[in-house]
Amino acid sequence: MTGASVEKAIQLLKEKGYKYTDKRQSMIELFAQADRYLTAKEVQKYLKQTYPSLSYDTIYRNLYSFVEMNILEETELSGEKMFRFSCSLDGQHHHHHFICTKCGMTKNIHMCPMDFFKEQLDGCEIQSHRFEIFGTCENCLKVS
Amino acid sequence: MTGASVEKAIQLLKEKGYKYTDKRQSMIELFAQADRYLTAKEVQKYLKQTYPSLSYDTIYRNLYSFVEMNILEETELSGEKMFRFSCSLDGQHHHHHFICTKCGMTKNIHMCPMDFFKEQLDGCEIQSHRFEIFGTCENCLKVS
DNA sequence: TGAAAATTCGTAATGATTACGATATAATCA
DNA sequence: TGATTATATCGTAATCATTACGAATTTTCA
Ligand SMILES: [Mn+2]
Ligand SMILES: [Mn+2]
Ligand SMILES: [Zn+2]
Ligand SMILES: [Zn+2]
Repeated sequence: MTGASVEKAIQLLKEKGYKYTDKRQSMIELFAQADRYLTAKEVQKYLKQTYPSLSYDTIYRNLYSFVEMNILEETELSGEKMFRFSCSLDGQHHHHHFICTKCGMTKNIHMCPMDFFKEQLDGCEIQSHRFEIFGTCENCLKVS
Repeated sequence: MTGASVEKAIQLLKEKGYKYTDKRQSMIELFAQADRYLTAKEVQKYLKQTYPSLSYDTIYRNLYSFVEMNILEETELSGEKMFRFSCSLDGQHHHHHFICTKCGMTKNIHMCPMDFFKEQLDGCEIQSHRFEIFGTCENCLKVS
């Protein structure tokens, strides 16, 4: 993840009138550096080192704000919400992901299934779609 | 949902050595009749009428057993697990769903995105995939 | 009908997420 | 820079879906 996208994230924060706090900075840097899906717990485990009194309220509120303003994207896996740095901040256009269920690492899928059927859903109002492939990545395969 | 698929579900139960209890019968009938995604809470709300002392332990244990033996299929929406009668019991081949976020009703999508990219994931081991379209169905659009 | 195994009940524990009043901090401007 | 004010964070409790488990019940099969 490039430094440019961290800049873009910070710019977004300020544009929308959010305050630029040290916790928010750290969260953005964490996601930019990790470049994979993280749970709220992983975020708190990591930031607890720097901010021992960090509250879950702060973590969740910021995670959701970040999703709101498109700094993060969100998914849900076995009952837990997971977040990653938004690919669109990197200038990439709409795509989907292979997600490693062991480490959260992703690979881009350059194909959106929404481009196909269209006519099959007359009368319904489409709000969103989800396409994800789950498995084990190369690295995790080696380790196990 | 046909009566034939209820029969198939019961047959599956017995084949696998599960006991055929009145709660299991009622759950299967409920899903066959509803023909849409239901939460554990909806299941218990409905069955509570017949079995006032029905336990969540029973509901979840049976839901998971049913998924295991392919009587039900499962998805996850805004932090809640949801279950529906398995389309494959009806003899339909692999497909995906449009899901109405208001009522849980589904429409079949006759297209699997896995048929396309293939070569994009060298080295990874694919375990599963998820493709779902969310929105509001015709009926719920009328009502609102 | 009776014994063995599986199932259910009643209830408590867990774990992620959400909520909220009190306190602290960032941004703005005199 | 110092005061002001809106926003953010902390500390902690509440909520809610899900899971767990010992005791009691029911199904199955001989
Ligand atoms: Mn991507
Ligand atoms: Mn279907
Ligand atoms: Zn898409
Ligand atoms: Zn598919």
